[in-house]
Amino acid sequence: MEVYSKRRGETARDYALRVLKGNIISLDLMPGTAISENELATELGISRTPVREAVIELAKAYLIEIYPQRGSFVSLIDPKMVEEARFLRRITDTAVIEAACDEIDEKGIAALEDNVSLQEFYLSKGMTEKIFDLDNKFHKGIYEAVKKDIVYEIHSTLMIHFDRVRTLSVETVKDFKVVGDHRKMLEAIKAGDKVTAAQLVEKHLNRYQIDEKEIRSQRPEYFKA
Amino acid sequence: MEVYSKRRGETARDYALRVLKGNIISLDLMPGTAISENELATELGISRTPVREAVIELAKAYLIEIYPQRGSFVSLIDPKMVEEARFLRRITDTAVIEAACDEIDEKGIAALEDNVSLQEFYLSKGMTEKIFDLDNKFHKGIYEAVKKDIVYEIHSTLMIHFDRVRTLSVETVKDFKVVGDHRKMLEAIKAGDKVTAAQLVEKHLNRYQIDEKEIRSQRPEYFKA
DNA sequence: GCAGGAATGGTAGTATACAAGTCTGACCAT
DNA sequence: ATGGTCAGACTTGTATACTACCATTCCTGC
Repeated sequence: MEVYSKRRGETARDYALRVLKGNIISLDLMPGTAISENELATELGISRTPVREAVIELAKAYLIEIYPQRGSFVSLIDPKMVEEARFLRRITDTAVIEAACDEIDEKGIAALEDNVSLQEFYLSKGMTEKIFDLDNKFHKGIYEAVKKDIVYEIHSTLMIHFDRVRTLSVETVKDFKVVGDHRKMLEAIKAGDKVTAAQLVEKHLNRYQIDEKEIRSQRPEYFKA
Repeated sequence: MEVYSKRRGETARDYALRVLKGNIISLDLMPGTAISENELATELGISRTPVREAVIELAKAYLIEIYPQRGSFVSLIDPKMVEEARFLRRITDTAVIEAACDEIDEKGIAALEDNVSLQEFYLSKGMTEKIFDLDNKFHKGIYEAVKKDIVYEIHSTLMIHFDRVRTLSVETVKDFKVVGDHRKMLEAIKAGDKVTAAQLVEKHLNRYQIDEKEIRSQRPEYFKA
């Protein structure tokens, strides 16, 4: 596991949470790995209490499974969870992008424009490792533009189920059509074209569904059933 | 605050969580009330640790606001939060009821039928206090029928923002048109009529929007801005 | 009477100690 | 060789102690 350094002013709990989330998404903590609260506390140089609080939060999002008196483990990739996350993401992304077509302002457009341009830049330079973060921020930007930032926040932890598949996806498929998707979405928003925007969301999310089957055959030990 | 008794086998943390949630929904813990972790621990006969874990979970859902070294307070009713919760509920309820129109099975229909019949019974007998729980279970039943129970679970804590307004609504408005709504929804699902089903969801949720303005004028001290 | 500062009591955040259950492996009896 | 059992080293759950910080209050000095 990769241990980041603690930021100034960051509480011990937020620190533990940041490290856990990051390593689960990146698969440095592979699905199925045992998580020892004591061991993790020692590694991070903090006590068990804040570590435990972070573990509980991730367990609430089904990213860690806690078996009392036995142990805690990073959840295996559960196709049902991924499917529910994808379902949720599809319907909220669709509703939000449609709202954006109606009510986005200049500032919101400018923020998205900057983001997509940067993605295109990194893609052209082959610095594809930068794109993952920008991808998330692009979608977050749409939510913020229509004042639904709490909805994004509430869903973000759950979407890690999705992110893990995406991590495997970029590892194995090396497919960056997503950048083109983002550009088209932005153009649809600017044009106020709800129908096209909604279709793009659908298509965008389907990319990962296709990948999943391929990944599953390559890494069956990461999957639940 | 009403202190329920601890169930056998229930962990101290779940116990604290159940008591807090229940009292926040029922408004026995009024918006703005100070929550002392120490005091609550004493009242429940458990230690601060599980109480604190419960408080943190509710803070994640914006139901409690924690000010470090100063205190924790039950959140005031925030119109933006209520609006985001309503938005989320509208789009997910709509998507789920449309899915139910296509894929619900006999067992799912039977469960909903039992629920609605019971609502109608209690309504006819004037036992309206029973309806609140049945209302929740009706909607949960639809999610389960289309295998989206995690989505329901993830949203349930956030929907307490909504539930508080509903609690005030039944206190002040005494309007049980919702039972009729549920009957109509069920009939639409049985008929596989997506368009009608979606319209009913919209209408159903709008009831609370109308109430909110009335409630707000009666209890301004519960509201944020 | 009033302004300022120190003492006081309270809070959440963190650390540590203890309780209760589970698994493993050694060891002994059959 | 096999099966049972018991000790010990884990685990999470809970309790308690301590720390740093904030707000109020009350006393002091003017």
